[in-house]
Amino acid sequence: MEKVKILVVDDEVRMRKLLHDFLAKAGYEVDEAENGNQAIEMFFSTNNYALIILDVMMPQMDGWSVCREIRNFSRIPIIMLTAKSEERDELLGFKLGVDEYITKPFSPKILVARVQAILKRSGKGAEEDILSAGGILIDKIAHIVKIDERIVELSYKEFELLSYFVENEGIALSREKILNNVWNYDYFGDARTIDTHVKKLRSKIGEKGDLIRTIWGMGYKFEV
Amino acid sequence: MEKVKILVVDDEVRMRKLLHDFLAKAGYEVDEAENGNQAIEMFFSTNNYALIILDVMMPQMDGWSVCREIRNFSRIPIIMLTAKSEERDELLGFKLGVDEYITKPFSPKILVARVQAILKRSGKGAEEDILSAGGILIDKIAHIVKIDERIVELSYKEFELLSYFVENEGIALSREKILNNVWNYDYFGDARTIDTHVKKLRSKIGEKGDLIRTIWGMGYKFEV
DNA sequence: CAGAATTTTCATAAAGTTTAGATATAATGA
DNA sequence: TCATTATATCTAAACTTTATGAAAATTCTG
Repeated sequence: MEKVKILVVDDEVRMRKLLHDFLAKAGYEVDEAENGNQAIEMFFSTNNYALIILDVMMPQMDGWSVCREIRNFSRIPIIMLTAKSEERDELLGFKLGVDEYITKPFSPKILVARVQAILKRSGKGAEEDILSAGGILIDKIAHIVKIDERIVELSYKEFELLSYFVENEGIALSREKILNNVWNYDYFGDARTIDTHVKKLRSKIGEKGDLIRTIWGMGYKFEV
Repeated sequence: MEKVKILVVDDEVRMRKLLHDFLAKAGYEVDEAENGNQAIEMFFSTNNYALIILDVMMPQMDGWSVCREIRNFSRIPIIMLTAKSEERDELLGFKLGVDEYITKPFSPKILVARVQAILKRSGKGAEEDILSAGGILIDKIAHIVKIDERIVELSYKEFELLSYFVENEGIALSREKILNNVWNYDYFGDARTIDTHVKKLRSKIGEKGDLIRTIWGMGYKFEV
């Protein structure tokens, strides 16, 4: 099957690479544009993108303008990237038909989840809303984790971490990798912090805690 | 099953997109016309629309004229869009057989609710007028909320918010999402305002307030 | 237009989460 | 076995998010 193509528009190389990386890992084909004009040009010449990710804040032509321009000709899904500090003009976005906002800094996990959700809505690609493995059931919609029919209360990070484990069942994950996926990309703290989270997670999910194996000198693996 | 088709007539692209978006999300198929002539043309050539949404204020041929024209040949449900400042000629509307008015700016929730209500009346599509969950009974028609047979007085927003929660029972809702559905599209204030409404709602519905759960770092969820 | 009700904002308190650091424990290899 | 290295655990501090109350702004009503 052909890969779904996504166009990433941002003036900062780093951010483009970052997005490119994350999306490529999730199985998408990614093109980059470094400014509005280039984006529009690429959009109209290629025109088989399934989705566009657009930074609001760009020199010359900002994200809104690009969005407006594209919206004149297409209903392609658009995700806007906004910095936390930026005024987030929802009204404008709505009028322009923005499908989703993502606030920087974001975690790869969230980014990919949003993209998948939108593409699913528009009939392309699919992603399960309910994960399940080894008697652990994760309902992303209700934001609930159940073990043998009993609800387990998890914090936000714990929930993200557990779902990351379950999504990668049977795969050994380095702390590095976990950090790079579950934490926001601007986190530069200690990788040891994962140990603490794993510990809490293990204790909260009781005997199922054993499913999160320690791989000595390497990281962790969730395995049934 | 085939989707129900709606024709949206407005001279402003943005407003068309906005309506298109909201209605598409609610599962309708939407066509757009940017002026009266085009609308009439589309109506007569396609002629399988279930409903027409018509902006009153349009250059050249205004909404009333379009309405009159269409009414000569069809009893198709018509919703008129009026700006708040505009004179809303109820009498004229009555004579022309306008089914409903929606004042701009509106909330997605209201828009969809009105459309559904009309289509239901004319036998297409269905939507419950009475919601009920966990001992909370919401009568949308009477605009009344009852808890254990006792009527609870809620303000407009509180009512809308509660019904949105109940309609989405068991689903975790971000503030973002709530704002985008319950508030008018021109609201771009603080998402924290939801906290205040939730607080009031909780206190007004007494012990049932516990059914509105806080999901830390995420939003709220109504759950029985 | 005045008064009432509602909605929104703001400041602060309260609650909950995440992280760093210290120490204990366990695994590994010579 | 011992030295070394990595992980587990615990605690408290730092940080975020949410709850709350009250004031300000807005909208509704008569």
